[in-house]
Amino acid sequence: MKIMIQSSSMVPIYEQIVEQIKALILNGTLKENDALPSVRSLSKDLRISALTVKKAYDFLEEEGLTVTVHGKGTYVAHPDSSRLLEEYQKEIEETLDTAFRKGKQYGLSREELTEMAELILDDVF
Amino acid sequence: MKIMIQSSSMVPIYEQIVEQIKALILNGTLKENDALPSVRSLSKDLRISALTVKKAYDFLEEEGLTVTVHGKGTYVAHPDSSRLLEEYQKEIEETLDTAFRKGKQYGLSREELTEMAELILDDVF
Amino acid sequence: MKIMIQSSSMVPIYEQIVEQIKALILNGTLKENDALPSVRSLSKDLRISALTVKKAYDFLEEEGLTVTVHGKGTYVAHPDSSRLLEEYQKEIEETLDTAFRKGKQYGLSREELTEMAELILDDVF
Amino acid sequence: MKIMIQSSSMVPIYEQIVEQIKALILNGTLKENDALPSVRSLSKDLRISALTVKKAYDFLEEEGLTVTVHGKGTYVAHPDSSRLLEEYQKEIEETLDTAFRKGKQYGLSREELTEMAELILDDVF
DNA sequence: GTGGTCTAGACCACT
DNA sequence: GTGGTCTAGACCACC
Repeated sequence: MKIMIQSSSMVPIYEQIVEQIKALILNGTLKENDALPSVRSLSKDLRISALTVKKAYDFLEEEGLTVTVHGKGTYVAHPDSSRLLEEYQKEIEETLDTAFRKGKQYGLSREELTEMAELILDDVF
Repeated sequence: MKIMIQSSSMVPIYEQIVEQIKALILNGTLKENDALPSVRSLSKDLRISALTVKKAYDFLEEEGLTVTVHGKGTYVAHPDSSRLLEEYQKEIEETLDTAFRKGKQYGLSREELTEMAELILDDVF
Repeated sequence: MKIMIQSSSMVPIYEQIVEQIKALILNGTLKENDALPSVRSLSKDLRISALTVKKAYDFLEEEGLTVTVHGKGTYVAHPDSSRLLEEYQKEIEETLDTAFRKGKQYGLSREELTEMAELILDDVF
Repeated sequence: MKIMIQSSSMVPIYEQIVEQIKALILNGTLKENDALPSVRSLSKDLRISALTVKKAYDFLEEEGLTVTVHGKGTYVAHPDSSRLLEEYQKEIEETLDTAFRKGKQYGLSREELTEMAELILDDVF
């Protein structure tokens, strides 16, 4: 579990944890029934409050990504992967949508935005 | 000045104002030396606190987009458009970057992301 | 806001708050757009931690019963009452179901259970 | 001994065991002096910790439903059935009471609640 | 050991 | 003033 926290960031710590575990589940690093690190151990590893970790785990459970068994631990839930992928796709689409709309609002042309997207993709992949 | 606020949104009100005035300046609706509405009148129009409008105007001035003349009002500053465009481009690039990286993290291929971007651009333009 | 907490109870404090505010909204005591007491004031009134109150408010928002506006407060949301009533009906039905099934398991007849229900209703109303 | 455990449930495992053995005694499946399965065999059957089974058996003994003979096993005690029935009746009455009170709190009429109870009884019997 | 709840107080962002 | 986040430590119930 190589989770990285940057407390300087403006995004809350618990959200950073949620995001990273989400990604680990989606890309297959964490598989169904795998155990997540215990609230206490992760909080100790990351040197943050146990409550903060628990809040992140609560979010994951709420979204149906994990199941928590009292006294035992937290485990990756049965994925229902098609539904999940749809959700994440929607999430990314929304981000792209706001970016492009903002670009249009600022007077950028469609061609300019396409080019920007290509350049960024070159950088990411 | 057709500024629209949606208090239900998660983005802070003052930021919504900043964004929209920024766009009006960049796309030429507001030109150099044009007067912005007074803090009081805008706050009355939008039915929000004058302090919130003031905060937005402070931001704009801080970024060099406007100048405030004590006792007179707030005016659009000399654009220095090349620098501004660069800034906004960087802002959009960052948004695209996080979106694409998240997509990659979730296991999407470069081709899938390119296609998504195209579809969204079709929608926006 | 006459909310009563009994810390001796085994049901968590935040859940007690959720239940009571739910009821106040459903029976019309709290109407759309009414403001809930602020997290701090309620926590002070009830002599409990502000975090506990916040947790309760988070639940209410999650269920769509309230909307929270940063820096302003928490308000009763647009009810969509038909959906809500259905949900609460289901909740009560489930409780009755477990009670009656347990009675059957213990060897009670349908008539005995009906009579018990009548007696309790006499007591409640 | 057809005891079924569902770890997904929110009710603790030991309580599920207690409930089911209680019912078996009350409805006569388990009679006075009948032996309960040993802690070890039951824990092996249900694939749970022996400590959990022990906790359930301790509860049963505490309530006077069973007696444990050191080195021999656990046996159904002398029922004292009238007292037991009363207890279970009280338990069910309390569940009904909370259900009906909640219904009243949510604005349901006595008639509506009576009807709900009838429908559920139709379903159970 | 595990998760579940709660506290008292802190700091920050928004209005 | 408001809500949003975080801490360090406590106590409990469950396995």
